[in-house]
Amino acid sequence: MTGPRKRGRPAAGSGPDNRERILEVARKHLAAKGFAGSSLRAIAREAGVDPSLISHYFGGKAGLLVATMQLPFNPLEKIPPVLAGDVEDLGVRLVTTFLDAWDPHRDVFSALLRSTFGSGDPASMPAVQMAQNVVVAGLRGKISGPDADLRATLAIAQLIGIASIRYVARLEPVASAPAELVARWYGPAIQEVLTPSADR
Amino acid sequence: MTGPRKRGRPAAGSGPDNRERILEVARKHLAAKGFAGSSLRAIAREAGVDPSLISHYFGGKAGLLVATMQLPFNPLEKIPPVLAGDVEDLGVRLVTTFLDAWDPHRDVFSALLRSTFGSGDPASMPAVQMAQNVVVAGLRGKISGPDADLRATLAIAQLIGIASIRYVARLEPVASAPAELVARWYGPAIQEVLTPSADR
DNA sequence: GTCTATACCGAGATAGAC
DNA sequence: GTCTATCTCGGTATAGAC
Repeated sequence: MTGPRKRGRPAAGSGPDNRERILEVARKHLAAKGFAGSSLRAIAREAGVDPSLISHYFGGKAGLLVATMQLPFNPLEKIPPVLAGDVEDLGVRLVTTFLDAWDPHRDVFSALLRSTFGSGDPASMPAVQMAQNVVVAGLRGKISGPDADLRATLAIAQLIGIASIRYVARLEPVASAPAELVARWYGPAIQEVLTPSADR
Repeated sequence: MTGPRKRGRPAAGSGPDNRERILEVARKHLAAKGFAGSSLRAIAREAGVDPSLISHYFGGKAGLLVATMQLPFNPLEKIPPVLAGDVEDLGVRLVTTFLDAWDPHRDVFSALLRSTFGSGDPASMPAVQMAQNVVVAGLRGKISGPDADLRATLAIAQLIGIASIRYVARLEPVASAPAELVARWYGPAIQEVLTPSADR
């Protein structure tokens, strides 16, 4: 009851850095509590703004999620170079690139994965569809042998796997191990489904 | 507007198979739309009962989720036999047992995974903690070499991976491929992190 | 014990006043 | 740009009918 509102950061006049502060708080909430677990009202309270302002800016809760996921790079651009290289070490290159790209943005990835898994129709999860259409299609062209498409999809499963453990569940020691160390062990495992070491 | 309520299955007198019907509908909703995406009221409507009845029976939405996850077997009992066998083919045994156990209950697993990932604190996800404490601990005793605990956790990541693709996202062809086929390709990949084929 | 009716509170979306 | 109603929906607790 000391002041009407405004908390934590009254400085900088009345400057409209509200938008950025909202995004900061939202990123934190979404990564920590998932999409469903996060409340517009709670985010607004912590950011020191009115709940409706968020809807005003981003067009609702879903829009806030999208705005939160703005990245300094385009995930899709990372794919072709990885596929271009030698097939022998495609596995390590996949994990390495994946981790290098997402490690600095684990909150974003966590929020994305948790949101797609949290609710809605499995068939229409954007992240998964992207994986299906782009990555699997690209991988299938690179590998040969029986059940190529099955094996390509299994490689995706492995990527979703580390992401779940490293970014969402944050199980140690995987969560804080250096990306290079993880790739050294995990890469060969992915390689095994892409280019099996023995006939089956 | 034909009758006051009661739809789809008016038969069997007024018997109190309501409890079972609620669970059926709930399983379907939870698997298809996740925990947050499912609504008690919608489930009640489809089951032809009053929303409060669900809370009355199961003590709320969370209780309904728990009741939904009753299984004809205890997941923990499956672990020791798998670990007991030969280390050489631990990988295939892991996937095979995992898929054989959960394939008949993919709706349950989907609901469980989606619920734990959907909201709440990552650190306190029961399913993940179970994986951490029981499986990782067991695996670590079986394998040797550097980074044993890291590699054990990576094996868990792989299991979460297929479960996500096969049960939640339901990507083809992994979703409907026979478990035996999946295990044939995926098992060796898990084996690679447990007992690497080369020094690293 | 089984079930319904009602009311309460929090949440997101929207319209409109200042 | 900011804030105040207000609407609707969803989960929950309570009372009480059968």
